Amino acid sequence: MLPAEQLPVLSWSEWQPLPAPAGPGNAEVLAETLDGGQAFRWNRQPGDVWFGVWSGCVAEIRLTKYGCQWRAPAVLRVSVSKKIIRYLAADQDPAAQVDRLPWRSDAHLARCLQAFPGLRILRQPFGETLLGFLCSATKQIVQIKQMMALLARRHGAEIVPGIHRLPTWPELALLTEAELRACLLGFRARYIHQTALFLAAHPGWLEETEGLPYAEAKARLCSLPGVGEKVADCVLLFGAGRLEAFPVDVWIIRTMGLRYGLQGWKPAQIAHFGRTHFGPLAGLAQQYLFAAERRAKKTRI
DNA sequence: TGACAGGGGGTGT
DNA sequence: ACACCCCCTGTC
Repeated sequence: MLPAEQLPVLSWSEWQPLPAPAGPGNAEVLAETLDGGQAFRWNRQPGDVWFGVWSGCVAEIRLTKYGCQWRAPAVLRVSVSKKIIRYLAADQDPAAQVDRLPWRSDAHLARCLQAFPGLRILRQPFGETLLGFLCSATKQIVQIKQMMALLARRHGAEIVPGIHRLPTWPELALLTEAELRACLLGFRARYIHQTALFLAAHPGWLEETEGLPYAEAKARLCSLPGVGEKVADCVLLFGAGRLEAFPVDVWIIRTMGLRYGLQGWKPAQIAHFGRTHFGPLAGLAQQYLFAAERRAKKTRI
């Protein structure tokens, strides 16, 4: 990612309040929302300002004592203002959703909800979310962000001077596997290349998938090379607003083992337990458990 | 400051 | 169960 001082000077709009029912309660929650594994194109600038890019949008976000604020490059102000609410799921009422989780009968969940007030699930562009999580296998956030940054800089259209969007799937289909490998993708390059060719051969397939019921959408995603259950659930949760999706990764396996006594359970068993125990908003619960477990690991608890 | 293991938010066979 | 691919991180 380009350091701020190397970015061409941009003319920014004024800071605008984000009309959110209940925004991130503190800086850590904002960081966890934007840079906690849902999205891979947000970077912290000096002064706790977050700089991010999604589809054709560029924005900065900060937390003040008056609440969450955003601004965009002046030329993008109108288009970003129309899209940022949906992207940040600020049109949802997270407090009401959280209240529907079984925290009354689950003390650990209650602690996690309290520990990250205002944490929310983003509503990212579907195609970009698929790309990001196709890159995520056995990679940590910082490495995935490097891949995304390289893909954007080398193969994505320039939105404003010096800032590029990610390549779209039709654009990815024009790249060779070698060009993808050069973006640090490793064995993931083949998955992305083959997925791009498939999508190019099936126009509308991705858009149709986004609109299907959860189970059908997940099955279709899982038919793509490099997409298994975990990746499919992440794409549906973070890129399609399907809060029933319950991605089971090593962090959730760890949490369910440590906090719920499910040591030795297989991922499919944990997925079943999670859907049953947490209900139709299991994915929201998952994000709180995930954030809490990452914090626990950082502080060696 | 630099080399060297070790391991990594998963999928496919 | 293990390969896939190779970058990051911690450590010496």
